[in-house]
Amino acid sequence: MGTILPKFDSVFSIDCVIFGFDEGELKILLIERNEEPFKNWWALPGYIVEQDESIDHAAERILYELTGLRGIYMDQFYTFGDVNRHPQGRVITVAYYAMIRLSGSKDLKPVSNYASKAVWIPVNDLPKLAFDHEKIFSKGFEKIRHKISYQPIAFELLPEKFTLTQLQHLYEVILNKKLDKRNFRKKMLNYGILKELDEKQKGVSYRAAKLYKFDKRKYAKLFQKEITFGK
Amino acid sequence: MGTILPKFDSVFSIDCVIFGFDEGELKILLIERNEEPFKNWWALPGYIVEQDESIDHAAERILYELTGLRGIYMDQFYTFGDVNRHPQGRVITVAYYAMIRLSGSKDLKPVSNYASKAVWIPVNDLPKLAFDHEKIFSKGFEKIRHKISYQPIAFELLPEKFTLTQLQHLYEVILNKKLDKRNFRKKMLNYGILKELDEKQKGVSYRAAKLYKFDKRKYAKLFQKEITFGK
DNA sequence: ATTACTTAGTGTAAAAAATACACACTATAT
DNA sequence: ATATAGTGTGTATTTTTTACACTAAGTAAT
Repeated sequence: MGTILPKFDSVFSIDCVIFGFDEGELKILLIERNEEPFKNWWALPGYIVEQDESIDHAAERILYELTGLRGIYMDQFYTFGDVNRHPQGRVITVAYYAMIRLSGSKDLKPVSNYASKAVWIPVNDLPKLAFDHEKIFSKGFEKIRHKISYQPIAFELLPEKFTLTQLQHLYEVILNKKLDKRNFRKKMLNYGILKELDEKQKGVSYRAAKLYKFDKRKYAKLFQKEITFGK
Repeated sequence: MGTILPKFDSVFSIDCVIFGFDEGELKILLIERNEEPFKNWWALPGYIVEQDESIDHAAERILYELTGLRGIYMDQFYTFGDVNRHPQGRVITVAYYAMIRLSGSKDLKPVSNYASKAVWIPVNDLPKLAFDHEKIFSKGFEKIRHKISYQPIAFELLPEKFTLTQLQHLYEVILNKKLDKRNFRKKMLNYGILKELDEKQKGVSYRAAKLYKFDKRKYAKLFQKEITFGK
């Protein structure tokens, strides 16, 4: 940071905690910054909000530029506004989390070059982050951990068709605790928001499991039937 | 709004949904604006964030200027950033809720004069509000309704010493549903976060009820023992 | 002192939900 | 044919939630 940097006044920015579930691990997308300040540091994807775009739109745009994906599940979770959180001026940042289906494919197509690279990193293995991004990540992680216990957001991270074991693993990883297989299945199937398919897992060297889909319609009908998990 | 107004660039502001519980009703504090835009409209208390103060600080300051109170329970809940939410320019507002013990006294001492008046109004009887403040209020109300079911925030609205019936009424008002008296008491006392006092209600023309206090210590010990109410 | 009034305070039984727990089945690979 | 690895299933126990109604205590009026 040896160079002299321009000062600026108030700016809004967006930072995103983008979750993905891959190879049994919960990961987030980090970028390596190629600009001062914090050049070469890892950071959450984020950028300035334009004059004529809403913050929700800015969040979607940033996600798109980085992954080439649209229509992703995103939710605003907190706004960070300490005076000195940015060394160059007053930047208040609105944080969003997003959930992406990695589904093995993993082939994101960044549409911008504002970062030298973007990499999926397991949440249990994060490097030091720029600015107050560690704080932002922690709060975001806490939020989804809380939310997963009463809203069906886990499905956003799984492929469209998944096995109950995959679903259980995901819950276990996010809640950071073991769950009982029989009880998990009983409960999950009881909500009536899963649709059993006539299809089985493929390419495994053991008995293939049944595949399920999240049934949005049924869920919408039950509407605010909140889900309870993790106690 | 007939006058021509100055334009400005990006600004952060804070808006507060300040809850109070009085005479069995849940109320919020509204101000009547005495400046354009929306002159003479009712609005949530709010103001611009200064260059050198954090957003949390700004929220506390605004609350202080309006009520003369400090150290009040406040929590940030959402940030509103639509492009045209403010007619004069781009204003992104961070919304907080606060909870105030009205305790009969009700004698707030406004320290500023930025509003022509400030009045407590029952949440079921709100007038039209300026800007997108109705949306902000709704989201804030939704948040405390959700939060009250797993965190002991209700106590912030009651006098230090309260009866179980008062506590139950407050839950009923916020959750907008009747609760069973015996079950409510059983559950509430079971958490072990209430301290029974050697004191009784005074000045009532019927059998006086026992007074209780919220026991912060015990709660802190149980730490994240979350509370469940309203199902 | 009696009475009427109003709210406080209490227990139990039934239903529902959560938990703990273990083994046989099935597909594949060798 | 055998080993391997994960799938899929049921029951008994405990805990939590729900439904429900009367007596006790204090005040006010007569």
